[in-house]
Amino acid sequence: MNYWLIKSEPFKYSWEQFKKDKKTFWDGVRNYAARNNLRDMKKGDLAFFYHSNEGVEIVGIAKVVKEHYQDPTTDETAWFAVDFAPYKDLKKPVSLEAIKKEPSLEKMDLVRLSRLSVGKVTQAEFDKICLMGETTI
DNA sequence: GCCAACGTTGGC
DNA sequence: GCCAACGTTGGC
Repeated sequence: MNYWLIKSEPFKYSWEQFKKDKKTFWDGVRNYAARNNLRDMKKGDLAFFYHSNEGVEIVGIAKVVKEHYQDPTTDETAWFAVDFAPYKDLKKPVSLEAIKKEPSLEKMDLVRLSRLSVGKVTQAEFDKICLMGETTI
């Protein structure tokens, strides 16, 4: 089991919309580091859903329901899409500010590589954020 | 709206 | 294969 973090601007695609849709596919990634993370996701893996620009906080947890396949928005075979379903709301959203204040989380991809749209999350980081979000899996 | 960080591109 | 220029992302 691996853990991830996916970013979305709520303006484009929010957690609320995601819950309504019940399922979405993550496409349009055009960055090799993010692409590699998509490629490494396995069915059943969990990913934090992060709102960038507005909110700037982790609002929920999504689950990988379909592993990577050819990104339907391009003919280039280099790019992948992954399907997610909503898994759980965070009882309390965890803000970037709170994450930055927490020494055990300062090495997160989210903090170090702020521009990366799909980042890795370690087991320890995952547990810690669930705790901060008052959410149990 | 500004700016820092970083990835990508292209000239040499 | 280096590196400057440029574009994009995202926090503030």
